[in-house]
Amino acid sequence: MFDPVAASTSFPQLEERVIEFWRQQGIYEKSLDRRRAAAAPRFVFYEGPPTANGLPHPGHCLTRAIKDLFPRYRTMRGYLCERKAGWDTHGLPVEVEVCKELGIHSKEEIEAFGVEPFIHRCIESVFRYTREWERLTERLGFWIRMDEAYVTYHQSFIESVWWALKNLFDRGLLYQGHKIVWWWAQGGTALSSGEVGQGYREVADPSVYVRFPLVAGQAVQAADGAKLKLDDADLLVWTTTPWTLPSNQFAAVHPELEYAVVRVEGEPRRLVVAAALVEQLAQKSKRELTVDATLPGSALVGVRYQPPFDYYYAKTGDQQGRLRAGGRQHVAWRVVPATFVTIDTGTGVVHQAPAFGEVDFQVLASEQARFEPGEGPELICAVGPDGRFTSESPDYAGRWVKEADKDISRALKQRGLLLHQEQYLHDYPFCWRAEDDPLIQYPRRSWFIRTSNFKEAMLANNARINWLPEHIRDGRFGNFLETNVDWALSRERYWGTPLPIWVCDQSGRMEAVASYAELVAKPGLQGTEVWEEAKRSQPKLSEDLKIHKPYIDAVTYDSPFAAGARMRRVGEVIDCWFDSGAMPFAQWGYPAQPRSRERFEQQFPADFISEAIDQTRGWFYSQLAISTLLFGDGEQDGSSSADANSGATAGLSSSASADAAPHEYPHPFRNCIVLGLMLGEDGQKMSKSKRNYREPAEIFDRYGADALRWYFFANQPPWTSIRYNEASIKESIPEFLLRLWNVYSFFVIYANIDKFDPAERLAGDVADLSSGDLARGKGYRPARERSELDRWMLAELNATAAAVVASMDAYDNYAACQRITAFVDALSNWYVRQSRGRFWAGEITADKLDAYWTLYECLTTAARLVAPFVPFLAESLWQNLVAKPFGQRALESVHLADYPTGDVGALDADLSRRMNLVREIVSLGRSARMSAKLKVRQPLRKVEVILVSAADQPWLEAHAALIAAELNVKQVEFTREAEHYISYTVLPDLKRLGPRLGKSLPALKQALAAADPAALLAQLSATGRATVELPTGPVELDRDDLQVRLSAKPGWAAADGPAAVVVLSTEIDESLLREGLAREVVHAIQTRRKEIGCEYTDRIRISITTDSDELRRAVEDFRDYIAQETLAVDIALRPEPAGGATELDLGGHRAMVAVENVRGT
RNA sequence: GGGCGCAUAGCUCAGUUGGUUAGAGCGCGUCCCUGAUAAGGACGAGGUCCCAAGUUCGAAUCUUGGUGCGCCCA
Repeated sequence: MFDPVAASTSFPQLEERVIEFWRQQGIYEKSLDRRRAAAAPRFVFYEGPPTANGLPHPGHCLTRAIKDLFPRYRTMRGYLCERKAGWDTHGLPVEVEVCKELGIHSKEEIEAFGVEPFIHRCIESVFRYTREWERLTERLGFWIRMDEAYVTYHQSFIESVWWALKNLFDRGLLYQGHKIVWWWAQGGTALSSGEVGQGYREVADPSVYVRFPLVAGQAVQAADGAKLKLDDADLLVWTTTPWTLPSNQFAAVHPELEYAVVRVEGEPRRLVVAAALVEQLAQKSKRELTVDATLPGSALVGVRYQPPFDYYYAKTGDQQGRLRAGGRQHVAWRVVPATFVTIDTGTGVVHQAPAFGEVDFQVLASEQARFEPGEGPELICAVGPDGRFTSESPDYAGRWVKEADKDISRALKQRGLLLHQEQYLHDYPFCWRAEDDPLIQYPRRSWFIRTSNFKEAMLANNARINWLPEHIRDGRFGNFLETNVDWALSRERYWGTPLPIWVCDQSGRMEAVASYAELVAKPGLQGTEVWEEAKRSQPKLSEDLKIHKPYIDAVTYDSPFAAGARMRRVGEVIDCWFDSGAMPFAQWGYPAQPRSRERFEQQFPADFISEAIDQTRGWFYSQLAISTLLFGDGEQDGSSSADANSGATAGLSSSASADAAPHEYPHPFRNCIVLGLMLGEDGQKMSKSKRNYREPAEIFDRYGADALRWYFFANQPPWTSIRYNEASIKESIPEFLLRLWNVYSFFVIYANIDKFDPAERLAGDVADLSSGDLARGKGYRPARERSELDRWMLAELNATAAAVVASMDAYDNYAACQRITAFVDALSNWYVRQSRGRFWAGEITADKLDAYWTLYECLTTAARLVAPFVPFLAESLWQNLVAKPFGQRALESVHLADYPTGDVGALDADLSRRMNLVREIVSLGRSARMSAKLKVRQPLRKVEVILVSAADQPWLEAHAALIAAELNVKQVEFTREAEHYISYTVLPDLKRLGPRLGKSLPALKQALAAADPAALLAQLSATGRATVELPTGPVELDRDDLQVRLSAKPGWAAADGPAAVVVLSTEIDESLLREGLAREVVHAIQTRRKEIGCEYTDRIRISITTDSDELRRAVEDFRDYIAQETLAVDIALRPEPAGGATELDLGGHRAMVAVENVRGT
């Protein structure tokens, strides 16, 4: 016996019980053990570590649901898929959270508070929300080992990162250079892009048009080929930051734009500007400008000019360097090509001060790369970190840059270099904590990883990754790789992995350290006592803090580079994206931890990862970059390094990669589902402050995790960005979960009534109850001996499994869910519906057993099929249908089972097609009834079915009874010659004929429309061909070239579809009318049965009193039918109403009806 | 400002290499079933496939431009 199934189930409660079962029985571990025991191939999954620095919202549920789905699926498919959780714990967000708590903002305030207590608060803060995340993870059914999670602040993890960094350092791939950052000069700190983004305001800045006189004696080639002397010409340069002009190094033009040399009315010197801007410039400056000559921007490249300030020019203006390509060139103050130059505004000639703009800095970097090492331009910067001019620009020394703008403009005007000046409105960032302070872009010393040397390798690696959706590869991600610049690794912050580089305080030489053990083994070690004391006074401090700031900073040792010198750590921590990108090996503490090499090699690369699209430049990139650099097969000769005098002194092997042999691409991940972003119900980004989403915990309590999961998996491909839609979550219950549940409940009700017990009928172990196991069952007949309906259902089951497997192997959960939905619909709305009578039949016949075995097989297989998608529902079914009756003889959980893949031998395409045809005909019949206003309870004499294709007619004729029953008609007739009902239309098969006929296709359409369809069809059926005359000549068409469409002629109760027309006979005679009435009676009695609380099997006694002869006749004629349908032991027609009779309307006839339950008697 | 993506029924979303009448669910309307029953089912109405131009015999689908939205980056 199965446990009775409650009609209305609370899925959330059921899920809680399933979670408890999994937890107590260790099902997840067992699912792995089972694969381990079978030495199964691995399916490798990496968890992208969430930052547990905030509460999870529904968007996180999507990520975690997808991350669960495919590992579960692959496990059932026979792979060993270990899932190790991870937490991303370092970085600015944590610091910000702590600062909020402390009510402080700036680095100064942190220092004043004390780095040590600050770090203690950081580590406490990290796990503030982990419990919530863990709860959500378990409640959602995301199976992942959380008790062995990797944590980015753990010593073992950090040492892995150190190992990687040392590897890069020793290979000369980690160097010091400059990075242009948004700098808060007053606070002395760089701001993250997030912080900068918060502070944009519209302000008016001076906009100046400045002359840069060209060095005399230069000539270029004009557009017409003539030689053009430029002795009397100035570049006209535009900028909105006059204070950067003293630090000018280049002027940029677009090589493909047209430039003009223009004469200014009444002035001796000409101007060089973009040709397209001449007119605009004339208007602005209110001067008459005449174009003397035009030339392409490329012709200007290399032309030298005098910058407006000569602080640097005076010293190095004539300096030249050797070019890599041969020859020599002046290092600075010349025109360079740049494609970012536009003619939207300004002059088309752009002032370049590489110290104060990231784009400008890249120009400098690529210029440096053109020169032999050490001979190119140096970065010049006339401004100090405090935002004031240094003594290098004596005229303005000590002045705050923004204040100097006016004086600079004035000076330029006095010297005749200022052509025009105006105010310019634009958005400019201010400090979010001191809103009067404008930010400036400013160069900071920073550590870089030379990723740009690996651009081609990363692209090659990327090309092999299976991205879903595909466009990520060559779109967003590929483009990002194409424009790769060296990874700015260091952060001047506190809570992060310390950069493991120690520098000699005398020679400045450096070395990297790969582990704490390596560090403490250094000669002359000092400073470890700082940690030891802290630990003594606060014994609860995590050991992992030992290698964090500030403790690690205190550790120094004897320099191997200079006698008596000390090695001290550089102050920086690293970008926390490097942490997470290192997780493929750092999660095992590779290579320092015992057994880590083995673990790493087993679990690299990942077969599957998934995160949302915002990780493109985050985790997706950091993983790919680190993996390519460490485990790829090599770098190329370098494009640029940002700084020629790099700090990489070790200069060891420059081409060797990590100690392991290069891995074949792709790595570290092979398949990646890039999830779309989930928006709130209002179409806005989900945000805590807007409260535009529901807390996940509440979703689980209301609808359950399966409902949420099914909503994610079955409503759209996962990369679509979707709007959170609570109604859709709710809908997945009746739409899918409950529908399957009802079939299950139906089965259990009848199986219990009939004592159909599979465990009794099946001896021995049944494993996961595949059809092979079932075949041993008592009373189990092979499908070929069962009724057609059973064969059909089993064929659908196997076809569904095969299709689902194909989709899931291609990571297409959406298509898989559609197939599953269609299957459950067929099971519920066709198979069970058609089989009701068989289950209700009194005797246990072979046919009835077939029905049980079929439905049982469908349900148990469906449980396995849906298990990765809705693991809770699947488990509930399995527990009652399999685990309960079979006990130890079956698998204790559906999640230990193998995934059904579909038995090819069970497929039957003809049967599937034909059954669909039946369903279509029935649907057309209902439609026709609808339009004729003939309710289904009223029996009709016959329907006529006219098929478009005769191929399936014999089969359909044999199944006329099915159609008759569904449509409540006495007879189904298949009519061939039906011209009086229908008209034919003959249409060309465009897909076939399009390529053949091309332009004459419209003519063919016309000809077919004009032709007599009957004649055409006659010709076709006689000879198999038909000829149509077109203006261009005759065209011969065969059967496949033409499609016949039927449509019902008006005036008939008929409906037409693509495959058939169904025509109803609408005449209703006496006996049909009475039969209809009898069905009305049954309907009414059934309602009464329910009202008086009858059990399914209770017998009743009926008495009816009515004045209607018609009704009495109907009851008499159909007494047996009524009794059978309603389980009546007696039907009395009485002159007087019996006690408890109620007045009913039976098909328009009034009657007093009494129904008495005779259960007890 | 740049890159990438999205725009289809009232709502949430599908739409396979271009092909004839563009689909699903919800909602709405009409009805059916009542031994799966606090469910279930059928049928129907509802669409300038964002706009414009182009390619093509034929465009929701391909190209270009525009508009709106989102993400990432400036």
